[in-house]
Amino acid sequence: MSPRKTRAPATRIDAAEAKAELPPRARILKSAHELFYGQGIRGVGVDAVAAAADTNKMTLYRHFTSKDELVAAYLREVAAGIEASWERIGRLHPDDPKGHIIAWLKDMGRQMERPESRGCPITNAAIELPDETHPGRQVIEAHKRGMRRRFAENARKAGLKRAEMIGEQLLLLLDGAGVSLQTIGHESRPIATLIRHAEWLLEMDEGK
Amino acid sequence: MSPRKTRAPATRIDAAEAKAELPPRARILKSAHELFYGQGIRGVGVDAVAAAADTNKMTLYRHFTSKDELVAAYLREVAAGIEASWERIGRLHPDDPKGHIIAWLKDMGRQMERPESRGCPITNAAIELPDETHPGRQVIEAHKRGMRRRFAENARKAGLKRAEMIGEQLLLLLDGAGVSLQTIGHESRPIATLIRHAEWLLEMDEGK
DNA sequence: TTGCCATGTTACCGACCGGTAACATCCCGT
DNA sequence: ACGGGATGTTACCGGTCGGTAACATGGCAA
Repeated sequence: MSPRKTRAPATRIDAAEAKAELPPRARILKSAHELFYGQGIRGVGVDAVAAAADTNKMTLYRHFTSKDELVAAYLREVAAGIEASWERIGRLHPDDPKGHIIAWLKDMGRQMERPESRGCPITNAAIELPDETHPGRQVIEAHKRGMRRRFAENARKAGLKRAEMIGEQLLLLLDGAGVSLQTIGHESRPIATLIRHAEWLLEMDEGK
Repeated sequence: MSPRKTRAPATRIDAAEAKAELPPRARILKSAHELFYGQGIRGVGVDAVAAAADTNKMTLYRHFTSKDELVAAYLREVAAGIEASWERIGRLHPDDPKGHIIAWLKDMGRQMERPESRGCPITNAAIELPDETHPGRQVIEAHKRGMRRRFAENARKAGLKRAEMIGEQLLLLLDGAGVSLQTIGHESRPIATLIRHAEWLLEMDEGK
C-alpha cells in the first residue's frame, strides 16, 4: 500500500517493529524457533518463517542453503541453549551433583509447565523427521546422548552405584514428561511426577 | 501395459498380490498403518496410501471423508489393538495384577525392539498433530488416559499405596522408552531400562 | 562521490498436496 | 439375463510446497 517505508531514520531500537532489529539471520532463527516449535516443523513453510522474521524467502536462502539446514540450525540453537542452562545451573551448585540435576530438572519443568509448552523441541523433531539422512538427526542424537552422559556423570560423582542406569532412567522420565504434556495434557502434572521421581531415584540408590 | 488383467478367475487367496485380497477399506487401513507409522503422518499423501493398498484415491475417499478421518481411524485401530493385547495378557495372569503389568510391558518391549520400530504410534501422532481440533486428538488423549488408568488400577489391586503415582510413572517410562528409540537409537536398550525400572517400582512401593 | 554488498521485491518454476467429477468396469444376487 | 452397487480409471481443480532468477534498493566504507 504505502509507496515506500523509508524504514525510519536508520535508527536502531526501532520499537514497534517485529523483532527489535536483530540482523536478519538471527530474526529468521528466532521465528523458526517459534513456528517450528508451535506448529511442527513439517507444518510450517519457509515462506511463513521468512514473513514472521520480517524478511523474505530470498534472504532466508542466502543464510541457509535449504529448509533442512535451517531446521538443523534451529536444533543446534536449542541444544546449545539447553546445554548452557545445564552449565549455568551447575555453577550454582558446586560440589553438589545431585542438587545440580534436581535444580536443572526443576528449571526445565518450569519452562514445560507454561500452557503453550509442547515438550522438548529436540524430541519432537526426532519424531517429526524419520529420515535418517536429515541433517538435524546428528544434532538430535548428540544432544540426547549428551544429556544422558551428564546425568550419569553427576550420578557417578555423587557416589551412586548404577550411575549409568540412573542416567538412562532420568532421560526416559524427562522425555516421557514432555510426551505426556502433549497427549493427556498439562493438568495431569507430569512435571511434578518427574521431579518427585528424580529426587527419589537419587536418594535410594542403595536398593539392589 | 497389458490391455487388461482379468484379475485372475475371481478366486480368493490370489497369492502374490499385495494385500492378500482383503476388502478395500481394510487394505487401506493396513497400508495407512504401515506408511503413517514408518514415514510420519504428514510425510505420506493419500495417493501413496491408496497405491500401497492396491486401490486408488477415489475408493479411499468413499470410505473415509478426509485424510484427517483416515488418520483418526488409523489411530482408533492402533488403540484398539493395544487395548486388546492388555486384555489378552490379563487373562493369562488372573489375580496377578503386577504380573499382568510386567508381562504386558515385556510384550510391548518385544515389539518395540524390532529394528524398524519407531516407538508408540499414538505418541508420534500426538507430536505430529499439534492442532487441537484434529479428529485424532480425542483418540490420543483417551488412549493415554486409559493406559494410565489401567496401570493405576492394577497397582491398586496389587495393594500398592501411591497407585495413581505409579500409573503416571509407568506411563512416563513407557513413552520415554519409545522416544529414546528414535533419538539415541535401539542399541541403548531403553526397553531393558523400562522393564527393570517397572519391576523395581512395583516391588518397593513401601518407600514413602 | 563512488561503488560494493547485504537486503528487499516480484515473479516464476515444477512438484506435490487434499479433494472431486465423470465415466468405465466388474461382481453378485435375483 | 439382468440390474445395481461397489470399485477402478482418468483427468482435473486450486492451493501450497521448496527453491531460484532477475532486478531494485539501501547503507556504509573508501
